[in-house]
Amino acid sequence: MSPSTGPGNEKYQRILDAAVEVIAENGYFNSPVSAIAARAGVADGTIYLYFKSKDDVLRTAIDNTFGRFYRQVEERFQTMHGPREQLEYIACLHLESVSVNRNMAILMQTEMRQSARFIAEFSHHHLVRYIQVVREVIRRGQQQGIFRQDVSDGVVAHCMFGAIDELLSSAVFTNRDYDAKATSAQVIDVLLNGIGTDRS
Amino acid sequence: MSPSTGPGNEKYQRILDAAVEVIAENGYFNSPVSAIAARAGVADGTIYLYFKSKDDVLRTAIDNTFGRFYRQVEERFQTMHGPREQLEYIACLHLESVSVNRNMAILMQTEMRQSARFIAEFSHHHLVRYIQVVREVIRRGQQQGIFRQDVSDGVVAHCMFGAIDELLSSAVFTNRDYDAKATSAQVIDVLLNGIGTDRS
DNA sequence: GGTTGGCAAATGAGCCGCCATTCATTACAG
DNA sequence: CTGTAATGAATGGCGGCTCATTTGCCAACC
Repeated sequence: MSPSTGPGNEKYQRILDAAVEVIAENGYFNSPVSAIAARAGVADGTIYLYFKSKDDVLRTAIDNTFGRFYRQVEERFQTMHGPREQLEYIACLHLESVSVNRNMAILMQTEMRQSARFIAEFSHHHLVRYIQVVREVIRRGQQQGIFRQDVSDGVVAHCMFGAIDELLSSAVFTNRDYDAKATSAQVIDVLLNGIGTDRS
Repeated sequence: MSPSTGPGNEKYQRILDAAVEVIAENGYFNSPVSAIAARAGVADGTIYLYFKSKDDVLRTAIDNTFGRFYRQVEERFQTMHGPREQLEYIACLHLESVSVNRNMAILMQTEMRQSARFIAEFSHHHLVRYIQVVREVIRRGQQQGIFRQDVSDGVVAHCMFGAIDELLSSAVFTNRDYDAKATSAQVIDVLLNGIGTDRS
């Protein structure tokens, strides 16, 4: 029913995986389609049977990853309602992404922010959604009196995202690994309790 | 004395500024040397009288900016010794960079993380230095009993950098402006006091 | 079973445009 | 006149994408 060159197809997946690998290693602009094709074990032209363009391959890979992420978050939020726990879950999921698929994590950290118009535009939308989810959790926490109400939910959401994103970058660029659960606990601890020893 | 094509020269500066502008608009890989030359009002070939290569232009621009940043930090640290104040100063300087030179800020957020080997390698070194400075401040604060000692200085330094970096990105990508002093105060407030209403 | 025709999938050489860099030439100052 | 700075057309290589061709498969028919 679905076209044989669609998402179900085995080569379709092979090409996506190969693209993530190659681009993680060399960057988007230094990854000729021919290199991706070679890694996937297909001919250059074959890629264009499955995808519209080189852009399209990268876009699809990123969309899929974000799709999975948000699906997991939504599912877990069904049964986990505490704002603190929800933040910790998001942080943990985010930090775990390195071990789930290191190449994809590299790609996210290195290519997604890039100003190539097509990448920036569509990936911005994913980030906005992330921030929105976190903001809502924080607002709920503020309403419940669990979180301070005198700081902007937006600023806090960006701080949390940025902090985690940076820890991830550093792990990716230095090739070091860490314990996602422990690190996310620490981040959330700092975010909730701060590092000061007195309350001003 | 210094070669007439060196840093003192007026065209040298024009080319650097033009490069920052053009690359901020289109990204490094979508900015032909010819476009930079046109913006600077010189011929394509002229750029190669002042710089070794296209890479070299970008590298120089970034190095200069970081150089200025660290010089300011070092100078201010001569007379400002409180860990809290020092963190706030760094945060503020960092956040102010958008208003000092918006194009340069865009370039930093979009190109510096990129995996093009030459960019990643030399910019990584600048980031490492930033983190080191912050870590030292935090360690001093811990020794003085101003900061908690049960959280890793490294994790906290990355959190702070990441939080600020993300606020900057968001300002840059959404074209919104903010009050650097107020925002940095808020970030440092959250970092020191957290957002929780009870101490666990 | 063997032959054939037809179709979808896959191939990869080649086209074409782009762009970093060079260098023979020109402009200009002193 | 001479040396230095500037020029910009030309070169060479690269790489995204196309498309004429091949491959592999299956059903129909002898």
